[in-house]
Amino acid sequence: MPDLYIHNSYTRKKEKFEPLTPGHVGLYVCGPTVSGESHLGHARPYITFDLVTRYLKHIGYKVRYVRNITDAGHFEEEGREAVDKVDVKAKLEKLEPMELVQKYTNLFHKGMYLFNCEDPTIEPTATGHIIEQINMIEDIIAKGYAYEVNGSVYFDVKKYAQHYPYGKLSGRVLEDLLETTRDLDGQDEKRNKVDFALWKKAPPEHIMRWKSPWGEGFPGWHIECSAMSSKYLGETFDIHGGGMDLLFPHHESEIAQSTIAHGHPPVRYWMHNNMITINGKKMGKSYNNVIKLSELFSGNHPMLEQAYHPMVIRFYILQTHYRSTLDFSNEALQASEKALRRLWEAYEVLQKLNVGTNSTPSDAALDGQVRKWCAECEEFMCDDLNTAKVIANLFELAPVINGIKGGQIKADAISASTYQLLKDTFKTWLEDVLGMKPLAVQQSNKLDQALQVLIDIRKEARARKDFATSDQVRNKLAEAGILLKDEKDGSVSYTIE
RNA sequence: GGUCGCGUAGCCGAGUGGCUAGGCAAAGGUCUGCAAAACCUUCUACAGCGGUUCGAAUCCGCUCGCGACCUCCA
Repeated sequence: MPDLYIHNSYTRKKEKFEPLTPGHVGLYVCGPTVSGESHLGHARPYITFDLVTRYLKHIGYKVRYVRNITDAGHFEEEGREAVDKVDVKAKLEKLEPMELVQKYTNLFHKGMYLFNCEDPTIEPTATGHIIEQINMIEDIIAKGYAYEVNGSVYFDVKKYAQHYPYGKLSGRVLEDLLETTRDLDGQDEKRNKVDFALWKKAPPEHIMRWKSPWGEGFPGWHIECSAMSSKYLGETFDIHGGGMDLLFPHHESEIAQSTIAHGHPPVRYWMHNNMITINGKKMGKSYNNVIKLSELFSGNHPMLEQAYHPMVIRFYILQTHYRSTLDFSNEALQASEKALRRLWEAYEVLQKLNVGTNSTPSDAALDGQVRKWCAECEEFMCDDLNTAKVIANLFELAPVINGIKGGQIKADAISASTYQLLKDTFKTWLEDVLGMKPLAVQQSNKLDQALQVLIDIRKEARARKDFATSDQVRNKLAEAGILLKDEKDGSVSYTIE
């Protein structure tokens, strides 16, 4: 097992990863709030941490990957805000939170499937863990770090900060936070404005509510992750991931809650992915600049010049290091699409390549270079998951593959074992770890046979030098999105867009 | 205002103090009936100004510009 180094947001340093339990990794990632449809920005953490689990598994770990569904809170159907939720009499006219949650959970899962993100091993819901959350809050109250006011419970941050390094994760200083002048809901109930809610009393119009020792209400914003991560991964676990925007207050609060409840910090390695920006600004609801996943896949959005395949989005995200911002543009996405096509075609060529069984390469320099490029992929991933460099190396290898096929490079230039290494490298990195899949749909046998008929007709026309007919076949097919390619050896291949 | 981060060739994006990723686009060439693809070649950048150093895009300082968080936020 190679040594993996990851950037720990808590220490702001690259650290060697060592799991609590040898051979096993506990990973918790903040999942979606299913009150609306996921957008491009949401895709980044899920693709990033899919990569993390894939890589951990690749190097031999058994991973328990917990990603929650936040389905509790103040939910409203989009465009339905105006409806008076209390006065509507008919049952079916009323906003039913579960219906909303179901709808967006399904959409989220569909998106994850299209992105080829593997399922988390446990996907707990906040509503399914109300008891655990209440228990944890009671525990924190009992330990003297939370107080109840008027049916709500708040965490006493000021007291916590006297004994623990509050703000270390997000680089926050308590005094600065106390100075911030901002009026928030429930401010007057709190002892200090920095205190955060563990439990909120539900106002009459609030549609989601549960009984608790403090009356009817709903859990605070941060407690679910603490309750569920400790339940499934233990009081201390290996990796906690999420977007950088969750550093404060979400993750900072998680640390505080868990530290009091369990007597020690919950997480050994914090990992945060950077944001996706659009025109330099973070993509987010509050900026009114989101592109939803369904819009991305359909191209149905004023900012989109075309539809983008989920694999193109995935590739585009992985072409950048996860801790850098990534700026959206049609140009960038189109470049990714072409790049991925090229790489994937090289991979397909590689699998059909006819190479000799020579044990010694005729071009030792090239053979050595290929072996180096292949071997480096592992080093790059070990260094804080540098997918950009892995992809760059695959692009270095592509001309070698295409060159052998095209005859510019002799078939025996690399040894049989190097050829096998090349195949393994593409399979391992492009498919297994980066999680790429072909863009083209699988063709049916019948379509293939039909195309062969057309290809034969064209072939015969070309043989008679009847180029008008041959070009007509090719051009008409091209119009339909089927591209014919005359190969060097006289065969004809096709790609379907 | 506070905290943190960023500024790399036409565009997107890696990056170690010296060996000048990669992709897309562009130009030229090889191949081809013509295409397309592929292959080869070319385009040598690091916001500005100082400093440290034999040597800095990479370290330090200042200036300018941008962003994130401080409020739900991936």
